[in-house]
Amino acid sequence: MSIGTRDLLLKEAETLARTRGYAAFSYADLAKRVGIRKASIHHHFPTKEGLGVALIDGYLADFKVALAKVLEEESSAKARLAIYSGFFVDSLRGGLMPLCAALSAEAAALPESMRLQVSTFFELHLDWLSGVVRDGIADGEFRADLDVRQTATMLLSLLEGASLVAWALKDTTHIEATFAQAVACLSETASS
Amino acid sequence: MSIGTRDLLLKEAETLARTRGYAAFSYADLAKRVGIRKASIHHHFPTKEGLGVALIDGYLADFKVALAKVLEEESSAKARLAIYSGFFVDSLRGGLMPLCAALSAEAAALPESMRLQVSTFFELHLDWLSGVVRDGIADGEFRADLDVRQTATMLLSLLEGASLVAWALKDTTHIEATFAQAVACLSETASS
DNA sequence: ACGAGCCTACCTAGTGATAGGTAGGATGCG
DNA sequence: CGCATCCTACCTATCACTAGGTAGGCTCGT
Repeated sequence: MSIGTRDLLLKEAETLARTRGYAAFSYADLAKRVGIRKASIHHHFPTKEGLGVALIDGYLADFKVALAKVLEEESSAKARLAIYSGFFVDSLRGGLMPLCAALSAEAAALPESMRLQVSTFFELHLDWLSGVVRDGIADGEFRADLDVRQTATMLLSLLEGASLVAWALKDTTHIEATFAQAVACLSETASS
Repeated sequence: MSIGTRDLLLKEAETLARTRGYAAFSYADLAKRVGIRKASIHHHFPTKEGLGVALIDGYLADFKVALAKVLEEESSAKARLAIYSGFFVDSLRGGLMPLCAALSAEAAALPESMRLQVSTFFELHLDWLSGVVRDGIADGEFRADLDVRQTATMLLSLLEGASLVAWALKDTTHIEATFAQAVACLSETASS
């Protein structure tokens, strides 16, 4: 069985969604990529919405694991954020947008269930980032006057947005430095 | 004539593209909103790609005018950036994503001509922001050690990304503060 | 008379989804 | 064991519907 058709479908659907968006890929596209007939997809995923939901579920679960691992392996806030930004940069270099950036751009046309998951995804990231920032402040790595949640929002927004811009301009060489600049700001002493 | 069907089509197409994305709105949707038949749209815009191009053209032209006006009316870099961020926040409160954020999310499925325009749009903004940052440094408003282009990229990315996240979470109350925090960073003295 | 603007009616090529069938492996039972 | 039954995974063929686009005709202001 090795990989399994279902997983293959999810994997290919993910790359399609992360390059074209959800509305702009079809069961026909997916079937061609995986090498089965269109109707056979319905055996694994009766509806496209179901496929979409499973897609985000997997993406979210993978991220949860990865984020937990970062907390485990790195104790410095700056190092944690560097690895975090690496997730975005790596997949972007592989030609993939962040899934939830792609999806939230067409949120109004998305099934309710998927919209909800996108929110959940962002909340998860904001919570994780908030934790990292909080610890960073406690350790003295970051300035004490930072609003934790606001800083987390800034970091997430910056990475999502930078992915978008870099993707459109086909230039992935400057993201890391851009993000690093923002992180550096967090550790400087306020002038006022 | 008052407004003109063509302009009405462009206006409604814009709101559709900025909520659903380009792929996920149809001539049928557009026709219903404007109150004419589907086929009549083809009189004004023979192809959807043509409509898309005209759409971005108008959006880009409007922004060009608005950005020039900001330079004219405000001389402080911080004030200029505040108004700039206001453009994003205002349209977001009106329920609209930044057009090019929505479009670049589905870039791989976009006609080449539109993809090119999206790049042009981002370049325009980066150039404008670079100018503002440069002036801000020259005036002593911002730190002298800033990389101008990199800072411009950061500001643009932050606003595009923040729009995305705020849109997905349906929470537009914190963007201004988030952006202001980033701008504040630019004027503080470096610790190292 | 002419053309801009809009219409009805239609086209082809898709869309996601369904019906019904086939091949092969697992399971249960006398 | 043999045999029936079920299940998974895929197939072909088709559904109703929508996509963007076309052809040709009506109406109205100039």
